[in-house]
Amino acid sequence: MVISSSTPFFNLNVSDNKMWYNLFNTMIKSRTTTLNDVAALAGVSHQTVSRVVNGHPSVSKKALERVQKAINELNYQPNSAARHLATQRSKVIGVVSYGLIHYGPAQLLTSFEQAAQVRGYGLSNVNVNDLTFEEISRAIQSLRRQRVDGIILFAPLVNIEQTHLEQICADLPLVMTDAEPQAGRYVTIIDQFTGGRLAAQHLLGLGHKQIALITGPLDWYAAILRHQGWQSVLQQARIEAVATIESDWTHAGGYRATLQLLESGVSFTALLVANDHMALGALRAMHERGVSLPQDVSVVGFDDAPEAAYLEPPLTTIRQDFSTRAQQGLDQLIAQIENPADSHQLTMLVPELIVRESTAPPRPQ
Amino acid sequence: MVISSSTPFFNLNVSDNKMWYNLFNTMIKSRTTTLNDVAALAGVSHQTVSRVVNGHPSVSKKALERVQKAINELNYQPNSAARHLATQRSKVIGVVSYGLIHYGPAQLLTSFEQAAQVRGYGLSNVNVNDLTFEEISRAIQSLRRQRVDGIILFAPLVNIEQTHLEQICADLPLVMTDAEPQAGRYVTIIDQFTGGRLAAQHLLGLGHKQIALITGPLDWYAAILRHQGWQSVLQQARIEAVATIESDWTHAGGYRATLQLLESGVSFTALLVANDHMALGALRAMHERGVSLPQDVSVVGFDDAPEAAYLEPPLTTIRQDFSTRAQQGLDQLIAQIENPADSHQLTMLVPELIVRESTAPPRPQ
DNA sequence: TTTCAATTTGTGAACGCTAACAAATTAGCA
DNA sequence: TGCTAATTTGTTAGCGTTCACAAATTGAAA
Repeated sequence: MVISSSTPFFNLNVSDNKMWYNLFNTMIKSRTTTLNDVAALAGVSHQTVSRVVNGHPSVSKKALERVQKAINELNYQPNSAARHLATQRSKVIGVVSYGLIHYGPAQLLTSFEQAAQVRGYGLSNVNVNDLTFEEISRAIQSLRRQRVDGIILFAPLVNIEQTHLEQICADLPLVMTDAEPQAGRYVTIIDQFTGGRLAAQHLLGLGHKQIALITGPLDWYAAILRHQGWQSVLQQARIEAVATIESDWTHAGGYRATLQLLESGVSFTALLVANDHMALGALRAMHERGVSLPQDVSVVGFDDAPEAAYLEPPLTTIRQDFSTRAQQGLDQLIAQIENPADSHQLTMLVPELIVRESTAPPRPQ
Repeated sequence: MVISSSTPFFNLNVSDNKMWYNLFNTMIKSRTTTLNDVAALAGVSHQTVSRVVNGHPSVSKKALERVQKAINELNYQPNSAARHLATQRSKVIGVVSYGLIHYGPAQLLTSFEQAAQVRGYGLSNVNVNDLTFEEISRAIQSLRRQRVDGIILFAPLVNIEQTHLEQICADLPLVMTDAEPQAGRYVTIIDQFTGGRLAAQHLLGLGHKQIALITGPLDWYAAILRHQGWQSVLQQARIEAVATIESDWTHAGGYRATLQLLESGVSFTALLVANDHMALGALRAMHERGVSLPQDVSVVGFDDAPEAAYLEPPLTTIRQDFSTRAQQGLDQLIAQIENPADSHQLTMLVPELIVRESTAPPRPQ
């Protein structure tokens, strides 16, 4: 038996257009067509061609047409290195990232990549392995060496002198996305605090009173803010968390933390976990120990990773929109690059609660 | 109660070194120190400085020392754009990627990034959204425009005229990692076929005879090869798969495929799934339908994604080493770039079977 | 010494583009 | 038509490197 889903197969009709011919032409024959080649063909000066390429207004209609024709004919592509050298602008944005193994950061990086591409910028990423001031400075320096036009820092920066980092960046535009939300240039674009609140409110709404917490590493602002969000709701309801464990974002970490929790003998009817990976580990630990979900314990995660809907049971979680987050961060940075005097206001993105089957009212005592 | 794991907190002693001072100095004061600045300070010509920077042999000891001192003093950093312009080499490698939402490709990209950084190359990534010749050509063209020194193609290329792509790349060095393994320049570095065999052999060894298959999208070579690996083992044992479903690598796809399988009424005692994401969806579907694992059905995945060990039950899977794969691919490409006449031999990496709890002998009828 | 080769250094011209200014053209108006 | 102002074009000089060559220095052999 063969059940076959319909994946389209591609059948390219190669003969049908001249595009490939042109492509071909340029790529093979003339290793580099320059402004001058175009100028010669169009019968104008190279400067006029430059104007056309850069959309400068003062060029006559006639010249414009001739140049454009020549550009197409030669399939001219401006040389970015030469441009960079002449303008002192590289059109590349540097990214300092951390923890790309985790779903959130990886997703965010991809989103930045997409967004940058659309906006005509390239992206250069340096991943740091230690969250020390030294490492991050080194990363920034390496990006400076590449002459990036601005820097996005999405390595978390708790306990790191942000002022010093700013000094190192000096005049280089900088956007931070996992830093203390603060007046001035710093930015955290998704409201992790509110996300945390949503999660906690959901549990309280279901009637839970004995709630345990598994946080992310507290040297990430994301972890701190989510935790603070939970706490603020609990405090309002005059409830204290029955336990708090700090873990490391990973499946394994969540697993270990949950075992620790179960073995400590504390009784709880609900568990707030700071991301979905750790929640997955938590589910596993509970299954192993015969805790049934959501009857015995309700679990809320964070991120809405793609697997969340397919866990056992499907996970209630908080969804954040990485793509919009990346776009906003980038727009902000580009604005700073292209108009340094710009103001930095920014709308916070509010995450969304996704209710699935891992949460239910507590079992009546 | 607060159980707190020990996350180190960072406490930077800022006052203790001059490194920061230097850093500082360059970054703020002299927006750009050039070869000439260094030359002036060292009392030599710019060319001598250039020689020192590039490790050219014929420079006297005395000059070398003076120049190096000046370089340190001014914290000189060569301008890569100028270099690029002069040498026609950008020291950037282009990557054409596809399906970065999936664990494998994302992991591979990260590994390439690390590896490139170590080797002094930058990486520029273009992600394609459609697997058409046009899209991929466009991606390659865009990388050409950025004047990359070579291209890594890890978009799958089944049904795409590879010869045409080669022509488009022309003289640009090219490495493909999800292409038909073939004589010449093509490369698939992990032996997906053998991986598939390992998985199937494991099931046969446990005594399974009724085996169903969920493949990846068959426009990926990775999917084809894994499938062929399974089939070759089954054929040797004169067993025919009871069902084959093509799916899309995702959790959701695996879930749907498995439901389809269960509803079709075919009976099977084991399921081979082409990656861990789909396997996760499969587990979910079986749980939902009351199929217990591994008693009723054994499942083997592929990739050894980090969550595999924490699924319900922990997943038997095939581990592949993305990091080494990326390093080898890159070394190969760089060799081609720096010495075009190079031979392209390559050792295939053999993946590894990881046995967990999702597989067991079939229940006696 | 002197001479010639080997070594080390310096010079000028690219690389392909843009910025700033100068020149040429066009248009506008008396 | 002539004169000025506005527009369009062209010219020249960098941007920071490397490359190819020429010049200067050194060293060794005669």
